[in-house]
Amino acid sequence: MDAATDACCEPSGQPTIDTYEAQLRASVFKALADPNRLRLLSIVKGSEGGEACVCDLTEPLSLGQPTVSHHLKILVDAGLLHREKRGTWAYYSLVPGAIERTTGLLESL
Amino acid sequence: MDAATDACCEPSGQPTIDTYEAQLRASVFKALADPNRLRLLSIVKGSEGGEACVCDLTEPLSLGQPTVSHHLKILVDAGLLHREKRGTWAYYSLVPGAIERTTGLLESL
DNA sequence: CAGCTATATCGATGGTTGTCAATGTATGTG
DNA sequence: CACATACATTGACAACCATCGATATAGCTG
Repeated sequence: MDAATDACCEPSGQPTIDTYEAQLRASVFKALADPNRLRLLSIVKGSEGGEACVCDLTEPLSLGQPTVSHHLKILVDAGLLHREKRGTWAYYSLVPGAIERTTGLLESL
Repeated sequence: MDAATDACCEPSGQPTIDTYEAQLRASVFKALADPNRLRLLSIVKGSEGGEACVCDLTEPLSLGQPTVSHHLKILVDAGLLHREKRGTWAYYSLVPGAIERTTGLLESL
């Protein structure tokens, strides 16, 4: 055993994220890892009353309605958007505190 | 034109992210959208001196060396990690302010 | 120079994902 | 009931991605 190998591998000084926590956090960032989904969040956030229905969202994204519904479902499953059905329409809005909770996932790495 | 269609589509009250900005931001979140890369960031952040070489990282992740190098390259390209070659080893460290800059990408949606 | 070590790159492969067309479901309207 | 509208779901397909084995590169050591 020479000095070269010893110089490399030292024990870490701080606790790190375990595998399970990493999977949980990655699933949220996976929902954010698509430009169209980021635009969806942005448009919903900027809409009147803080909510928007699917018909508001298909045109600015230049995407088909099934694709937009698919992206919205991913954002809902990630806990970022809230879905409320009123009559024929489905209104999507930001989950309160979701953005702050997500930034916490980064700062506490 | 009846009232039902009017009730749906109203103009947005706030400016939103354009397509280009969405792509830029999504590329950063794409780098974060993998559990092993999150653990890499966590381990590097928690290492002595704030830096770690590849040989420190392959074992805790249970991944092959080429795979770890691949993930590290993605994190460097995203502007999250800094790479410094010293002798035979490559030392990776967090780019100062990178985490804060990334949380800003979310808060300013 | 020969050999070893740490790291990067390449090629292949199985799995995931974004998108669309088609269809299903539910709600409102005549 | 028949029809239209808003949205969700399904199936298919091309593009992308995480991983590995093999190989290449670069620095150190004898």
